[in-house]
Amino acid sequence: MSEQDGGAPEQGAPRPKKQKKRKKPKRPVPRLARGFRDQPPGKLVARRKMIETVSRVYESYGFTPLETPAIEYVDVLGKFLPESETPEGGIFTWKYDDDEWVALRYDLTAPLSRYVAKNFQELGVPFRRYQAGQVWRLEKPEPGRFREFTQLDIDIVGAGSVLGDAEIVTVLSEAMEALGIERGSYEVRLNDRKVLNGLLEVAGVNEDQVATVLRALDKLDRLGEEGVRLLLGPGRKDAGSGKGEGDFTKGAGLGDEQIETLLRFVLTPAEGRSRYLEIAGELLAESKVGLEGLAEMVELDEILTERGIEGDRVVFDPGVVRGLAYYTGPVVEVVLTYPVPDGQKPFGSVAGGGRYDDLVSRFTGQKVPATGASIGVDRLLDALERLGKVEPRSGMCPVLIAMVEKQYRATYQRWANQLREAGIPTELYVGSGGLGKQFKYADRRQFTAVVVAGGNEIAEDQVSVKDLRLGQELSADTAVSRANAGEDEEAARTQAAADRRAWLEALPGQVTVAEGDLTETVKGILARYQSPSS
RNA sequence: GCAGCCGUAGCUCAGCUGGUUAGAGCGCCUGACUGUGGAUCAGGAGGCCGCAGGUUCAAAUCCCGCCGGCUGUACCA
Repeated sequence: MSEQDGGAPEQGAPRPKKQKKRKKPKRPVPRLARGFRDQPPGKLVARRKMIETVSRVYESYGFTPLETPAIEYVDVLGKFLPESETPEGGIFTWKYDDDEWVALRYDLTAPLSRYVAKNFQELGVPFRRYQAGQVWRLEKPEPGRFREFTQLDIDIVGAGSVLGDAEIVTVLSEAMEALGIERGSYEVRLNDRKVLNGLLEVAGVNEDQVATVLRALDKLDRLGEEGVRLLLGPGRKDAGSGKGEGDFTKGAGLGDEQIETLLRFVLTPAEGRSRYLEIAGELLAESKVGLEGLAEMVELDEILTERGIEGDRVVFDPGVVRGLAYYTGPVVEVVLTYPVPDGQKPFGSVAGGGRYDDLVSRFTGQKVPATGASIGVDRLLDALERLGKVEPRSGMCPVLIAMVEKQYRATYQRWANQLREAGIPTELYVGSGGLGKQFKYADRRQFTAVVVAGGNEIAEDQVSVKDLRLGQELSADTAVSRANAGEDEEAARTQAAADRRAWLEALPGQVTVAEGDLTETVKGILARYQSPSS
C-alpha cells in the first residue's frame, strides 16, 4: 500500500496491522441467521408443486384451506411457565405492544384449536381443514433440521369415531402416491396411545416412569433393541466420538420382567395387522384402557379393509409412539422405505399425527375430539431429491432469446411474445456483452434452448435455435478427441486452433429453420427433455 | 443442553517442531481465438489465517475465552 519501504526489517510488525484494521470499513457480513436458510428457485418451485399436489388430494376428500397468522399469544400456544412469567424455551417469543408475550407458531395444530374454539358456533362439526405454512422452533439446528420449516397439515375437528382417523390415514396414503411415491416404497404406520398405556399398565410401570419409558420406546429404530433395553433399565452411555466416553442417559430403572413384557409387544413385526391385534389381545386382557385401544384398532382394521387398503399401504406397528405429545388415541407415522443410498442416513418419518381429544377443551372446557396429521414438507422434499425424484430444472426458464444485434430488437421481442403465447416461458436477454457472454449466461442458468439470429438469418427469414444440452454432449466428444494430441507444443497449438474452428463450424446442437417454424422447433427441443412426471 | 472433534480464498485443502511480502487446484472476472457455452492461451480480482485476549523480539502456528460447524446424546409440541 505504501511506495517507500526498506530499512529496519527487524521491528515494527504490530503497527501496520493496526493501520490495516482501521482502513477497512466495517461492512456487515452477508450471513444467515443460525438455523435459517434461503430457498433457491428450484427448491421453491418443487415445494410449491408438492403442496399443490397434496392439497388437491386433501380437497378431494372435502378438506378446505385455512390460514392462521404466524404469530399467536403464548398462552394460546400453550407454552407458558407460570412461575417465571417467561415462556418456555424452544419457541421464538417476545413481548408485544400491550406487554403480553407472543410467539411464532411452532406448529399448525395449536393455532387450529384456537381457531376452532373461537369460531365454534359458526363452524359446525365435523370441521375439516388443511393448511400449509411455515413454523418456527428455537432448537439446535442440525443437518436437515432447521429453525424454520414448512408443514402441511390436515385435521378433522369434532369427529370422535375412528372413522375420522381412518380418513386421515387414507388421505396420507393417497397423498404419498399422488407425489409419485410408489406403493411399497412408503409405509403408513399405525398404533394407539391407549394400547400403549394399557401396555405400561400391564407391565406395572409407575406414573413417574411413564415419560421415560415412552421416550425410550420411541428410540427403537435409532438405538436398536439393546439401546432401548438399557434405557428402560439402568441407563445408557452414548458413543461420543473419537476417543469415546460420551454422555450418560439415565434409564427408567425397570426390572427385567417388565422390560420383557414391553419389548415382547413393541418388537412384534409390523407386518400383518392381525398379528398386532392378536398379541395385543393376549397382553392387554387385564387392562381397561388397553382393551379400549384394542377395540379402536380392530375397528380401524375393518374400515381400512373395507376401503381396500391392505398391509402394503397401512401397517399396525406397536413401535410407533410419537413422543410425549398430546395424543390420546390412534397415532400415525409415514416413513419412506426406499433403500437408503450407500452410507447415508435413513430417511426417517416424513409425516405424523394422531388423535388429540383435549386440545380444544383447553379453551372452552368442552371436550371436542379431533384427529389429524402433518407432512414435513421440507424433509419429504429432501428425501425425494436424494432419490432423484425431483426435476432439478423445475422452475428454470427453458428458452432464452439472444440479443445478437440490437437493430433486430423488435424482432426478438416479437418472437418472445410468440413463444409465450404458445405457452413456453421465454426470457429476452437484457444484459450486456456479446454472444459469447450470452451463451455463458444461458449455460449457467440452465436454459434448454437459445434462439439466436443475426443479420445472416434474418436476411433469409430464418432463425437458429440451439439445444444447449445436446450441444454440451457433443462438445464433450471433441474435448476427448483432443486430449491425446501429444506434448509437442506447436502441434498442440494448431490442434487447439483446429478444435476451435471445428467447434465453431459445427455449432453443436444448433439448427437453422424458417422463421415460421420457430415455435415448433423450440417445442421439439423442449419435448426431448420433458420428464414424464411433470 | 451435555460430550468429543474441527474452523486458512467462493469450494477442496497445503503451510514441518512459532521466524521475513500466506500458497495450490478448482471456480470466478477480463481479453484472444474476428456471431456460440466446451477446449486452449494471456492477464486479473479475491484471505481481519472464525472473533477477542494472552505468552513471545516474533504467532495462521502455543495458551485461554467466545462464536460457528460436524458427530454422538438429550429435547422435539
